[in-house]
Amino acid sequence: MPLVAPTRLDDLVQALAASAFDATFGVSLPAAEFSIQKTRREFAGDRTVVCFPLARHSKAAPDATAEQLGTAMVEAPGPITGFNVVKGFLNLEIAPDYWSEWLMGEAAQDGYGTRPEGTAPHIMVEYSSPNTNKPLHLGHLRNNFLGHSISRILSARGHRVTKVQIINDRGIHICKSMVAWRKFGGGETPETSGLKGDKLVGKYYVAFDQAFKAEVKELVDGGMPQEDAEKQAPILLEAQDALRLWEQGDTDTVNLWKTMNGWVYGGFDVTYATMGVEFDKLYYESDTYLIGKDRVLEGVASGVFDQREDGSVWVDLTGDGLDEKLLLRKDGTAVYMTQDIGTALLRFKDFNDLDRQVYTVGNEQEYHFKVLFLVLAKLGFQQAERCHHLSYGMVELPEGKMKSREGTVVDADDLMEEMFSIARDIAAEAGKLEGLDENAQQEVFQRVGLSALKYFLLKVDPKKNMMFDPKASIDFYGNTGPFILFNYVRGRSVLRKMEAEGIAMPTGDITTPSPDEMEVIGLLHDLPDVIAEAADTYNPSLVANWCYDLTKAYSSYYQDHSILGADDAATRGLRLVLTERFTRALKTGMHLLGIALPERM
RNA sequence: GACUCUGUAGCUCAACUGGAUAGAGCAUCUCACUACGGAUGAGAAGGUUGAGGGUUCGAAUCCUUCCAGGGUCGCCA
Repeated sequence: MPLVAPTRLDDLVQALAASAFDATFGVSLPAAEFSIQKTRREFAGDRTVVCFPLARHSKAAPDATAEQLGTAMVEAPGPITGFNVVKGFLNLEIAPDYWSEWLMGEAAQDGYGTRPEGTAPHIMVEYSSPNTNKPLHLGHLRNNFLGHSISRILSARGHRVTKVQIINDRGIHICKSMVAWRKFGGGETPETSGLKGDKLVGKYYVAFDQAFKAEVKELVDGGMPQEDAEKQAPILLEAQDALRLWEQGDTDTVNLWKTMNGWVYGGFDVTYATMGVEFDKLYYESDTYLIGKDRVLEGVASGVFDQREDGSVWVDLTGDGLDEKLLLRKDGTAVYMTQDIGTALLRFKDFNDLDRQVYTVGNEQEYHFKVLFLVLAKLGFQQAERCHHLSYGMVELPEGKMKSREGTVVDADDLMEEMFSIARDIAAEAGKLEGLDENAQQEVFQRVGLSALKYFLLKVDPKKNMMFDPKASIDFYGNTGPFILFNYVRGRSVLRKMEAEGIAMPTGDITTPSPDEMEVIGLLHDLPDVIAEAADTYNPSLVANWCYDLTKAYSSYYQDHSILGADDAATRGLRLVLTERFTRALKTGMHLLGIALPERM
């Protein structure tokens, strides 16, 4: 590793504990045996060693063990200046100098908490991956924000990250929109209708469904069983016909397909830009769905997969605790799995240094990805064991699930617009944006509104289902994105005033921190560990919660202490440094969530 | 039915991976400030962590049996 991270306090304390324990009790234990944690607020000290597990090795009671270990650790060279023991917990006091030096050292570095990109292996992150027959909704927002955020988190851990999506651009769903548009559209386009392209195509998807239902009803009324009617409705047959023509490369069909997908991409681009997410490379199912087929057939030849008498191809995963899984239909056509195998192959070919792929896809597909990774391993991809399905739960509405047919979907564009509009109203009331031109104001509304939405969706553990109540709407007060933004803006405002008054940011003399300041400093100090854990567990909510905890601590501190009005220069210096480190670390954390911070709001 | 995830305050969510008295926000009540930016801060109240049993110094967390909910289970993507 070319880049050596500075020794973290917990590692240092752990090492000190291990050597002190050895010196005191004559037992050499690995450093990892010593459990170090932050001392709880209600006790004196900064770090705590849990001594219960050590008693076995010291052959003394936990309290006595803690006493002796504490004494030895204070005597040893290092930053530990005192200790107290409470019921087997050894609370260590760290020299206040340690913290002021840390504030002026590690915490002052550019990119504190992050590693330079390219110092860790190349990872591909897939997210969004929409169908092209309808607009993006609330569920897509969770998906996009998660994928985008984990990309940035991995990149902050030094990984080179390539962000991609697979666009589900072929299949019966888009053919339905095409058929309906041809029948009922009258040549309507996004330009003539004034509708966003994805909204227009979505409209015809709905129109198809209505026409289909009407036809089914008519057939049933004429005496046909429901099941048969649903298979024989003329408009459905038309859509299936369109799919066949598409696969045969029929010019008219392919051209219409290209046109309508083009409309959708135009609409999606607008939505992605508003969301503030982007991609490095796009993959299209229409390009990849045949690739997997060849590899599967090769697999048959080499005996990895089995072909049955009817011609269908299967993989036997019973040895891995799963079932047998279909890879090719008996007519030789590809299934979903075949296509995902093809896409994965293509990606490993496009980027030969790829260490793994991360798929941001809903938790209903957990089984699918388990199978996919096993199949990739069987095909000889060592990367397979590091591939990860970033699985997330549904966003539920109070009435239950979102159902497009029942009109209970929350549209992504509409929701974002609503957030912006709320931000505008609140800002108008606060009146802090006077003097900014309309564009600059709009930029602020967007950042504030988007922060509310992103933070709301990212602060929850991805694997959990979460509740979204459109009536209660998303809050702008309390544990929210705008609260975090507000404190950032306030801190920045103080720093601007500092400059305006000609006060220099201290480079040396600052007082040692008080317990109030230690609340903030302790959280600042956690940042690298938080990023590491978020990356290891693919969990942006850890970063979101850290941002909030830090902000709350600073906000509380801010309330009780005047920064520029401090009694003496050294105290003011510490407070200014604290404010500067706070705004910068917070900016880093929020960036990892894909949230951009305004300077005013 | 099998597998899997979830269940924490009225509601929405945390809990440093087995640690000390389970914490925040919203809602309710009370209070504070010459506002360095009040989209604020402090406090009160609110809990048998779905239920029972087990493991041990110690359990929301691990094991187990139930209960409730979500998801998946060979030719949709």
